[in-house]
Amino acid sequence: MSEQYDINAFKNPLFTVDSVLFTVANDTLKVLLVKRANEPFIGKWGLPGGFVDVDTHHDTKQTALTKLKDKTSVLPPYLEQLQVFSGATRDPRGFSVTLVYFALIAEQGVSAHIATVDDVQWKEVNQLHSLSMAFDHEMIIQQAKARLMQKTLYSMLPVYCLPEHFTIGQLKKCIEIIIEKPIQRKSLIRRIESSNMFEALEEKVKSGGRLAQQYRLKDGADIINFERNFVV
Amino acid sequence: MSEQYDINAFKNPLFTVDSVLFTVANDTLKVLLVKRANEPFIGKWGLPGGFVDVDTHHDTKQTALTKLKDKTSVLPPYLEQLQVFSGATRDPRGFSVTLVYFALIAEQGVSAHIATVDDVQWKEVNQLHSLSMAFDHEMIIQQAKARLMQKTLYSMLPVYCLPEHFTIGQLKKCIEIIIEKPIQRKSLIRRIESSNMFEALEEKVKSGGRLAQQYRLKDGADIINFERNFVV
DNA sequence: AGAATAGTGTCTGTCAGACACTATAGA
DNA sequence: TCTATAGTGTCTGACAGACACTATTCT
Repeated sequence: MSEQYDINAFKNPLFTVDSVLFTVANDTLKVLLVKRANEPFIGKWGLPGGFVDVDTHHDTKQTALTKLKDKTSVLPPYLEQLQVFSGATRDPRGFSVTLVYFALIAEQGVSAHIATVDDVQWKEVNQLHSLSMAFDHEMIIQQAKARLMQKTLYSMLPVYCLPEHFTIGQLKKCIEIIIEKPIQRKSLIRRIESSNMFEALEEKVKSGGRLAQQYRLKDGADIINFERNFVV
Repeated sequence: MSEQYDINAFKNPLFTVDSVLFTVANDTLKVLLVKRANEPFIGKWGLPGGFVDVDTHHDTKQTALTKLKDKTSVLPPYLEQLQVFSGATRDPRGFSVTLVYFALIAEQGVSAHIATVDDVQWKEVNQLHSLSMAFDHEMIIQQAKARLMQKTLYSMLPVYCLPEHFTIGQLKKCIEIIIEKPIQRKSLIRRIESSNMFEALEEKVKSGGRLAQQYRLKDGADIINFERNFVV
């Protein structure tokens, strides 16, 4: 039986926690990248993350949030596990295991902060290939994007890429950027109403035409899953 | 920056790989458990798994499969990542990270093997509470069950709990045991036909009434996801 | 014949797509 | 008035649920 009490009986794999933080800005899907200050892949762009501090962190989620806060100065409103990526050859230092989280945030609060540093940037997800990224991080981001696209077909997840107050037009555009296809405004309205997740605000807002109704996620509202996908 | 080249600069968390292997037998959902031979929780039932062997394993999937093969003598036809469970207090030895896989198999081949040993058994998922299991493994199994139930609403995953050749009646029963609700036979037939994943076999088989058509997964067929859930 | 299971035909209900139509703000 | 965007009304289409009906096998 392989589970020994002696904690050092086995060579442990290298374990890290990384995050794929997405936002939607300038009509494109963007991901937060960090220029690596250490080997391996020093100077290349990679995902924000690092080692668990086993003395102060409660769990790996805290690790992910801590590393993201280091880079952005704020905590993302949505964070879930994506997947573990592992292998004997994906890190030159040896067998490595990376737990990847997948997070969403509105661009507004973050961009002010990262404008002050030069090792953290939003990069367009569809333009990563020209970057030659660290490790297998480009592949990881593509997997995260696929998950985001899929979830967007049956949930309102993209609201976390918008400011707290948003209009149907903004949400529609955000969804269309993520799934790379147009949806019917009417279908979105039906979902907003039937989900019961949102509340309409008093004030309406300018939009280039008729004033638009603003909405916000109700306090404590869960993201519900619809039983059908958008089928565009 | 926290990523140092020196592999020993940080205390690594304890990293293990465990699997939740489900099957459907005797009209209930069962999970494969192992009686622990070592501390901690020696003598308690827990999930099959253990440490990665970084010198011989290619990745963590191989770790999961190797440990399962040790216990069952066969490889499960379906295996996917469930989730990582981590924390400073879930293992008395210190901060631990467990990558949990979620697997399905037909009972037939496994039971012959595990009948010869007394530290591996199928246990009913709905009866685990009386066992007082190791670690947080009972909670992990409930999460895996929830994922299996959810996926069963929009995919044909439960075919992996059946032998290679199966009838619609068997699949229907298997699905109903997993989701704990009846479904319409007609709805299942529509899915079998529209998915194009299965082929009808020549020979029909006795079933207590009219002979039943047998099906099998086509070679290399992917499990497709339907765009609507069963809505029972 | 009767019970049991397999399989079909077909109507209803729900919700997404499509798209015309109305409403309202700014230039 | 013209354009742009917001929002409504309503028809169609896809597919799940419901359930009656037929088919086939065994006792």
